[in-house]
Formats: sequence, C-alpha cells, structure tokens
Amino acid sequence: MSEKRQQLVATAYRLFNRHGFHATGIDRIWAEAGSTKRTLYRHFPTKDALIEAVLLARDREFFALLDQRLAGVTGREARLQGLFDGFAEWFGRSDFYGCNFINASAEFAEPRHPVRKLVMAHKQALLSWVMNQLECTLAQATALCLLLEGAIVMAHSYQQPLALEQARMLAKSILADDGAIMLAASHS
Amino acid sequence: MSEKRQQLVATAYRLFNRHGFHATGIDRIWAEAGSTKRTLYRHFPTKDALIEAVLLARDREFFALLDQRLAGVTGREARLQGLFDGFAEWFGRSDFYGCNFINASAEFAEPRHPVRKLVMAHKQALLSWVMNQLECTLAQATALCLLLEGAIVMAHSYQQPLALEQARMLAKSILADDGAIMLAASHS
DNA sequence: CATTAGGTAGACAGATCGGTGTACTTCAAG
DNA sequence: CTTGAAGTACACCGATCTGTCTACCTAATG
Repeated sequence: MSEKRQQLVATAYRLFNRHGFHATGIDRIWAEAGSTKRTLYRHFPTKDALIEAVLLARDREFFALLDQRLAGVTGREARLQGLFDGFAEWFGRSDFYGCNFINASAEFAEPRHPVRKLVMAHKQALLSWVMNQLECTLAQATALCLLLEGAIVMAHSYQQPLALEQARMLAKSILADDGAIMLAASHS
Repeated sequence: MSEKRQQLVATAYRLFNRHGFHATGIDRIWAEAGSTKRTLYRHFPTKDALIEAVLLARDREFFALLDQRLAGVTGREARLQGLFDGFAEWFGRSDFYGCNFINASAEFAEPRHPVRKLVMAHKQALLSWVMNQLECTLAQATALCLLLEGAIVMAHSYQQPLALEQARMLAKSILADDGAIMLAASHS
C-alpha cells in the first residue's frame, strides 16, 4: 500500500462522489491527487479498476464507521438508535451526495458489470450486518434496510434529511414484537 | 410537437435509462432515433436541454400512469393498493433500471443545476400527489414516499423487488389511525 | 407564389477521453 | 552492487465528445 496509491483512491473517491463516475476524467484525478498519469496507471490497469478500488475502500470505511459507533453499545434498541444516529451525522456532512453504491447503480446498470457486482455485494453485506448487529430476522433486516435506503433518497433527492426520523420511528416498531409478527406474514 | 422530436425524446429516454446520462453520446441518440444531428440540435440547443425534455416527458408519463391506474378506484386503502400494484408492475418490467430522477441525482449533484431542480420538482410533486390522492397528512405522505423510494432502491440496487411487499404492509399501518398517531409525534 | 419550419447529408472544429511509450530518477531489498 | 519497484515529466495515440457549418430538399401556410 503506497502513499500515492492511497492519495489517488482518496481523490478519486471525492471526485466520483461529487461529480459522478463518467463525468470525472482520469486527468483530473491524478492532477488533484498531486501525482501523474503514469503513476495512476501503474497501480490501476484501467479506470474501471480504479472505480472498483474506490468502492472497495468505501465499503470498508462504511462498515468500520458503523462498527465504531456501535462499539460498547448494548441492547438492541440502543444499537438501533446508534445506527440511525450514524446516518443522521452522515446526512449532515457537507460532502454528502447520497450513497456511492446507489449512485454507481445509476451509472452501471448491466448486472454482469464488475462495478454492479460490487454494489450488490455491499448491499448484501449491509443486510447481513443489520441482521447480525441488531439480532433480527431476515425479514426484519430487509425492512430496516428499506427504511435506511428510503431515508438516503429522501435526504439526497428530496433534500429532506429529517425524513430519517420517521424511518427511525418505523424501525423501532419493526424491531418490536408486533412489528415482527406483522412482517412475518409478508415474508416468503 | 413534431414526430422526429418525439422519436428523439423517446430514444434518448431509453438510452439514458439503460446507460446513464453522461455515458450516452449525442451521436448514438440521433442515430438510433433514425434522425440526424442537425435535426436534434434544431429542437434542443444543448444535450442538457434534451435531458431536461426527457425528464419532463417522463414526469408527465409517470403521473399519467398513476392517475390512470387509480381512475375509478374508491376508498383510501384500495387506492393505496393500486399505487403499490403500479410499482410492482414497474419493477417487473424488463426496462426497469430504477427511478430516472434518483439516477439523475447521482450524475447531477449540484443543487443549482437545472436537471437537479427538475428532480426536486418531480419528487415534490410525488409527495403532493400522494397526499392528495390518498387524503393523508404531510407526515404520512412523507413516510409513504420514504417507503416507495426505499422499495425502488431495494428493487434496483439490491435486486430484491419483493421488498415492495414489506413496504406495502408498512404503508397500510401508516394510513391506519395508529400509524398516524405514531408519526405525528415525529413531525415538526 | 413566396415564405418558413422541419428534415437530410456530411464535413468540420476544438476539446477531452482513456490509455501507452520513452527516458530519467530515487531508493530499498537481495 | 545490482535489481526492480515506485515515481516524475511529457509527448503521443486513436477515439469520442458536444456543437457548428453549408447546402439542399420538402411540405404546409400565408
């Protein structure tokens, strides 16, 4: 892991996040990273490989931040609150431009594309993370992810980050026993 | 409204939907529309203007389809079911690549960009449409939109269109009286 | 009949795209 | 001491990008 490589990934992440993947040119990435085109192509054979590296790094950072926030927090309801608190802080950041993986889905629609496979792997990992960390069923975790993703869209496309608090209330009812019963009927 | 213009918009919509906005070149649009570059630029001064025309057309079509599906359906719960049935059919279409406006948010992040303003106008219109057609409060409509947007992400990025049925169950509880009480506390 | 909008054809421009080639330097490990 | 990986500087490539140009055709409308 060389220093230049990390700078390239960090700069690419920032530019991809703000302007999108196709709209961000290679030249701008290595220039703003204080590197050269030759160095970039020494570490990444193609632009798509750089995109994949960026998404992999973001995937690790995302779950590390969540784990860090829930470290030492006991009790399922308190951990749920910690998860939503983390999202609230995320939505408030000045560099919040929605979820990178949802955005990647918009630009790479073909299911067999490597980037698209990374997206599905990340979202599947989030589903498993929720199920494990909040000790709930698959149906409950699916409903919680649905609420989280909905809150992301409300914050990004609607510009209404406060909708997250409605998702928080719905999530609490889902983790309660009556919510589990309600959802069990709709899960195959 | 000339015929060629409609063909250009229809073709651009199809290509933008499948491959994204920046990844779709002007040349491919007029070629697949059976037209010429000069004709395209006679109707649309820039590519961005074409994108705006496509989103405007999609906005009209989207609400027209919803209105058509709810025409003659009486009763709030039945109309809610009709709304979710419409989304279920949408998710099942072979040309479903998520919501065009969410996808546009991913590629045009700057809030002052005309495309971004169209996105926010469309989503605001959806919020109002839900509030009027389902005769509910703003808080309830916000929660319902959150569920719909979450279901779109689950169908597109998670490849789990069946999560819509969980959203449907949650939506029913929101429109019920207890749901209204629950959400009223979280709405400012 | 004259005007004008819409459409066709294809060349052209300037910029940017992703990606490669060459030559030189630095520096740490075998 | 030598080898090889990492980095720098810069020219270069073919392709594609958005957008413009001239010239001609057609059809409807005043």
